[in-house]
Parts: sequence; C-alpha cells; structure tokens
Amino acid sequence: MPPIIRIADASQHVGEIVTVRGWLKRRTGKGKINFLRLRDGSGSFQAVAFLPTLGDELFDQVKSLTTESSLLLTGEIRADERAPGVPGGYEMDLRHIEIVQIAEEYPITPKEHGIEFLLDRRHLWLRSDQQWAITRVRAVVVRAIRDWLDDQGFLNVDTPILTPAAGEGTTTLFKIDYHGVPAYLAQTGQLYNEANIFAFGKVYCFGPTFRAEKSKTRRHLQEFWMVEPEIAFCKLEDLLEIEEQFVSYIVQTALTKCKAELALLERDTTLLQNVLPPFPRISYDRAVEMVNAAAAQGETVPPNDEPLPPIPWGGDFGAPQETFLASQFDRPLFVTHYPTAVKAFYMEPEPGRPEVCRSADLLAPEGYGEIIGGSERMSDPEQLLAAIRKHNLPAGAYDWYVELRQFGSVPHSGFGLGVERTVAWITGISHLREAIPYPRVLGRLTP
RNA sequence: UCCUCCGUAGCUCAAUUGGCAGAGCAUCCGGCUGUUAACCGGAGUGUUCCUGGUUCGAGUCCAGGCGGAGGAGCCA
Repeated sequence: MPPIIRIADASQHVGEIVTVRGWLKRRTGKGKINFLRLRDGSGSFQAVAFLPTLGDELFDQVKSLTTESSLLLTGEIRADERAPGVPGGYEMDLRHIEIVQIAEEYPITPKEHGIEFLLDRRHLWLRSDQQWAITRVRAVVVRAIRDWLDDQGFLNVDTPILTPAAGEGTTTLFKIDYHGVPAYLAQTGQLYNEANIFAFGKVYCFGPTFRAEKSKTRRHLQEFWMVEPEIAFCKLEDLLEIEEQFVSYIVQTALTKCKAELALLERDTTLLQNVLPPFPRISYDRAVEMVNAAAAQGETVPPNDEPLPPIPWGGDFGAPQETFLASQFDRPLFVTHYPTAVKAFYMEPEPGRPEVCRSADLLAPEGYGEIIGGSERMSDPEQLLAAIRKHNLPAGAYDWYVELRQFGSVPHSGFGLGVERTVAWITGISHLREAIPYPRVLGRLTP
C-alpha cells in the first residue's frame, strides 16, 4: 500500500506513488483528461486523470464524481508550474481511485452567493478556500496570543462565564436562569483579572464574551473572543509598551506563518509589515482637534466617502472618526486620556485633570477600528467607592472588587483585545462574521 | 429602538407606462489531452416572501405583516 500523505507535504514526495484522502472541490473534464481538485484540510491540489493511464473502468468512475465526493486518490506526485492549489506547484498523476461516497448535489457553487444563503450553510461554507484560510489565520493568531503572553511571564487564569452582575455596568447582558436566580453571561473577565493579579502578578483570561447589544454592523458580534491581560505595578505608559509589543508579535507571526493563506485571500500586506513598535500616541484632546480641523476642510472617509463629521469635546468617536484618525498614521494608533464621563467607572483619573482618565484605545489602520481598549485602574478604595456611587451602580455587588484595594493596593493596568477584529484586520476581510467559525450576529443562532 | 435599501428558477440577478415570467451559472446528455469560476452544442426548471386592497389585468401600485442587508447608538 502506498503511504498516505497530506497535500501540504506533497513537495516532499515528488516522484513517489502516494495516497491522499479528501474531498473533491471541483472536477473539470476535457475529453480524455479530467482534473480533480482535491482538498484534504491541509491544502489543495489537482490530480490529473488521463484515460490511457487509468483505463476505461477507472476513468468512468472519475467522470461520475460530483463536487464534495469523498475520495482516496493514489498516484505519482510531480512538480508542474501549471498546477493550481495551496501551496500549489505540485499535482498527482492519478493511477487509482477509491470512492468513499458520491456526494449529493452541493449547494455552494464557484459563483456568487448572498450572505444569508452562505451563513445558513456555514457548516459547508467553511470548506471554501477563503473561509478555510481565514479560519487558519485565526488559529495562528490565537496561538500567537498565548505564546507571547506565556513567554512574557503572564499566567493564564480563567474567569467565570456565568456571573452575578454587570462587569462594566454599561452594555446589555444576556440574562439566564441560574437555578431560580438571575445570572448573566460574562461581558468581560476584567474584574476577576484584577483580583488574580494580587495572587499571580501578571495574568490573562481568554475566552468567549457576550454582548446582547442590538448592534447590527460589520464590527459587532453577540458572541466574540477576547483576551484580557492584567498587570500589577503597571502604569498607563508601561501598558502601552506591552500592547505594542504584543500586537506587533501577533501580526508579524501571522505574516510569517500564514503566507499561503494571506496570498489566497489576496491580502496586500504592505501596511501589516509596518506593524512594529513604537506605535504613535496622541491624546484625546489632540484627536478631537485633528478630526475637527479635517472636518472643516471637508475631509471624507471610506468606504463610502461620506463627509467626516465634527465632534464636540467630550463625545466618543464613531466609526468615521476612528477611520480618519487611523488613516493619518502608518501603523496602529494609541488614543489616550479619553473623557472620564464616556469611559467605565473603574478607570484612574489623570492627576490634576480628573475630567480625563488614564485610558487608551488602540485603533487599527484601514478602517478596522478599535482592536484594544485598555486603562490604568483606580487603585484607591475611597475613590473607587465614590465612582461606583456616581455611576449609580449597586454598591453591594462590588464589595469584593473594592476590597481588592484594601489589602495591598498597587497601581495596575490591563486591556482587552478582540480576536475577531484582529483577525479581520490581518486577513483584510470586511465583516467580523467571517472571522469566527460560527458567528452569532443579531438575529442568527444557527448553525 | 431608529434611519436607508432589498425579497422573482437550486444560486446570482433582469423584466419598459400596470399588459404572455427571462438570462447567466448550477444540474442532466453529447464533444474536446492542460483545465484554473474552462469552452462548444442540446435539455428540464417558478406559490414572483405572506395577507388583504385598487384594476378588465399586479412581479410592478396601495396598506399591514414576515425575513434579510447596511448604518446609528454601544463597544472588542
């Protein structure tokens, strides 16, 4: 029996008779020659079925194959510049075929489809080249996140998904029944992270996060994955250095390990090559000035070239303003010191200027928006209690959180990075729903 | 919750002023030794989202509903 190999390893078996196992992407017939494009999960290539080589019986079997039929193909691997696929350049001269199943008529064709049609068939759509490539990039991004944090001395400490109360107290939560008492799906692990740093110094949590917002845009999901590092003895300035090292590592790792995937996605990686420290830093004050000066000049922003709206000091940036600001720099941009009023209650006010807080968002280039939100946390218990009261939050629910500041409080900071937004940015796709295998967008729970 | 747009063949779409329901792809049959979403010839394909209304006549106009897309607010 010939050895079974993966298509990704075809280049190491030139001249050998081998077997590959997979699914037929497409068959094109041309008289006495048929081309079988096969996927096996590791990549794709074509097997060339030639009537004089195979004989009538096997060639008739080849001609009976439908899209997505499952097969074992055996033949000789050879290099050929004309051979398509991923990684490409190698093909199989087919000698034998074993049909596992002739597939029924496959609904997804090489032509265009609407998004509703594709999302209804997400379980099949994942087999398509682009979705395969995006999902593989996501896995590399997730691995890079863990590798970097683990190597830098962070401890992965998991935080609960079933929680008793609001995290940040602002966004809408999914409510569930916890044996007769109300509970909520976590929208952040941050408060628990803050507890964990006092035991472990530098920690991160990494898992799904839930927001029941009625958000129906390309930048929002109901369920998304977020990594949240938290660091003791860390001021805002220290945090930004960590973030830029972290994000640069993720992007450069993806560029190195996902060349074939990004090429398949036709991603122009020029701007991604720039993603190296240091990242530019501007204050919220300066950002507002830049937006308003450009708005007065009649600046427009992609994708629809609509006019850039001006913004009063104290307001939060919308998507057009974030896109404009990010476009002014050649790499991701930190915007620091947002107004205290628009940010979460736990952010440390700037000394001598309490109307702004020691926060920083990281805006990705090319219109991908905020991929990180972070801040220095309030470390004084009295100040924190006052902030909780000011935001009309139920004080009792935060007793343990305040208590953290009563036993060895230290300056500390942390941030959250959205996995899907990062993957969408790196892969260059326009909508988050393709950056997660089974997207939960407003109004969709299946498949 | 609000604003804008859309719903016609398996898929993507067209249909003039309200006047016989159309094309490409996919599928099936035939042809071709290098295809990359092949090409050439032939064949079949409809609850025009639903309910009601106007009209001699509605895919088209009106009312209500359902489903979808994009955006706002909010955020990763």
